[in-house]
Amino acid sequence: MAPPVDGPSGPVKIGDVALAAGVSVATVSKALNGRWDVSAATRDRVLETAARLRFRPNVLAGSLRTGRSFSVGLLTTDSFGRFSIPIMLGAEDALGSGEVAIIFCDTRDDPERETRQVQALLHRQVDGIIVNGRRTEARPPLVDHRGVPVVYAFSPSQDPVDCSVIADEPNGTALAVQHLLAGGRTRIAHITGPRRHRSAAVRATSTTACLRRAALRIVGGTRFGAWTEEWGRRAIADLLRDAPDLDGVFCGSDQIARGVIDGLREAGRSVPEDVAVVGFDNWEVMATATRPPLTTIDMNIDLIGRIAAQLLLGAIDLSPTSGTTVVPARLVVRESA
Amino acid sequence: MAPPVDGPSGPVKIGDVALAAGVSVATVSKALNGRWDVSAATRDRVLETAARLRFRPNVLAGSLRTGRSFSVGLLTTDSFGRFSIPIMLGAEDALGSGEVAIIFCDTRDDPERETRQVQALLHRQVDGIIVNGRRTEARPPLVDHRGVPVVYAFSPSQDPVDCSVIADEPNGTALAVQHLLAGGRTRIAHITGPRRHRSAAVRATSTTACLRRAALRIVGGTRFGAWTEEWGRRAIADLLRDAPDLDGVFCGSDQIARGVIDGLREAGRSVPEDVAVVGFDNWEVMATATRPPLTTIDMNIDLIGRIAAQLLLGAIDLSPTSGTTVVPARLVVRESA
DNA sequence: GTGAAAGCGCTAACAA
DNA sequence: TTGTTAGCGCTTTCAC
Repeated sequence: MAPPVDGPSGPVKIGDVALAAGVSVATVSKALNGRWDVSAATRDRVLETAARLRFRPNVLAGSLRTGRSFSVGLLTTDSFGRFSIPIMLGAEDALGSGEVAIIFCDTRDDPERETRQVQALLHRQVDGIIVNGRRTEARPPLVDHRGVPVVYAFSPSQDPVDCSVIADEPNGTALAVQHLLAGGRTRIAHITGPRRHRSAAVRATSTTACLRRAALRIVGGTRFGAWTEEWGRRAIADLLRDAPDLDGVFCGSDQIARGVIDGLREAGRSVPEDVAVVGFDNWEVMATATRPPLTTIDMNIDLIGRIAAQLLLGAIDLSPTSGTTVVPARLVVRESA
Repeated sequence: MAPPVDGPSGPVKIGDVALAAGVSVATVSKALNGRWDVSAATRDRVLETAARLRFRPNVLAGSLRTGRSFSVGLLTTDSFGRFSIPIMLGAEDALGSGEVAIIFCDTRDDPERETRQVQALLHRQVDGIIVNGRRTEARPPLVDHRGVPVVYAFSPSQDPVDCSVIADEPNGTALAVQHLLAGGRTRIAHITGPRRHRSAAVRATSTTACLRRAALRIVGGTRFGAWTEEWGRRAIADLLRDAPDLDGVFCGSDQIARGVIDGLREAGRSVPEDVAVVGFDNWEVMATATRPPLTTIDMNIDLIGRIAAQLLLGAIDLSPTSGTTVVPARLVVRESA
């Protein structure tokens, strides 16, 4: 393979500028980097020449010198993009949108592939790695990352000493339940995902705790199932039979909430008049398509990405952070509650 | 900032291996790269030493030498991920999952930001750039990319000479309509997005053409509107009034199709018995949540990404491709038609 | 105030 | 078969 050409003789380098400006490469370098030990006249001439020749410094050369590549890897298991995209956008902002490059790697949930990708990133001398997954379960830490700083975003590391940034699910749950309570609801049900999913378990526990503080309990008990609309419909149908007087439902996900809302409508209950519904995720496409639009919890995933990137920059800068940072959620009020 | 450390004295380099193996750096290089001019004994010793020291070649050094960075930029306007993620996954495969790094850049739909990001990618000596958008409208070509190969994926370049890889929407439309016809439907409606969107216009035109070949016309005429469920519901309600005998609907998107299916159910028509419905996009989360699950068209976006990456590699390798490559769509049969 | 030279890690001529 | 050397583009002492 040949390098891409840029003109008659390839990309213009510092030597070309030096030649054209009639000075040495050292002087050009100084002028370009705004050092004091160049005369104003020379500096101006060099700058003007560089601009005219459209000179672009070769980042790679600097990287070789300094050992810093100004790039970080984003390693994700979320090939769907629901979580990895917001993380990436948040990180991109924190990394100065281009100053530090983000190298995207999808592990396809394959540990071997993940290991290979980590190695490839290390070969490339990335300055750091952000690890992301689509579940809130803690994941095994990266092995063999050779001292390169790592921050876990959304999916924390199993090692509590590692730097992880996660969503505050209890806080999100509290916001949801308090919103229902503030709306005067007292017979609140909870429909959520599989019992074995940490997210479902955590949100259920928090729901129970919040309600207990108001001297209430989950009407009909937590309904564990799947993260699907279909489950939402089935569960609400069951609940309406078991507890026909319920007036609020907190759902473990927006998809479940959508099923619940459809189920309620089909059962002749109006939302939010008869029953208020709150979801979880603020998955726009879902939350705005429900009838009525869904009040839900946003985990601020882009903020998680931004903070992860900031902590990573800190660690690269020799101020490593240890332990877990918890990012608060926020309530997004629409019309369902 | 300091480089990340790797051991007592930083990352192990080729010189360390040479020292430990008692040979010169050149010999190590040769052994590592499997050249013939090293004795088997030396080669084995070097390899063993390198492994023991866990030596990793510094990609940056090679890049500086060869002028190739083994990285490509992925510039996208799709901050939602619907299109950029499949493109990225396809490209990742074609690029040897790690061999060639993908640097992700989101333009946030801001042309100035885009320009800055292109410049940043060029500073980094990327070997090529993949440009992606979320619309099928042709977009202005990248300015000032300095001879670095560019491939447009999904959103083609306005310059027909540029290398673009796009979805075959007429073909997708034909698959959908033919599927409806093959199912014995003859009174077929078409509900789609805004008239000014190229996708909507193209799909509508193709639908008309396909039906004409069967001596049919679009029942009720094409209904242009929005890419939303709400529009799907409203449009089907109108159509059922204007053309109560319709027996098939081809929708311009899965979201519209979902609205249509909901509308039909609420109007007491069963899908697919009374009315068959076909969508467009194969957006899994949408297509599998409809009742019944949606038969739809998949534009093979990951394949577009893969082909774009292959063409880019070709161009980097001095075999540039000019013009537009059209990637066929495929029909995904579920239960709605 | 300016420039010559060394060096970042690696490979490819060329010499031994 | 092995080693010496130069050089990729840039910055940075250190002389001048």
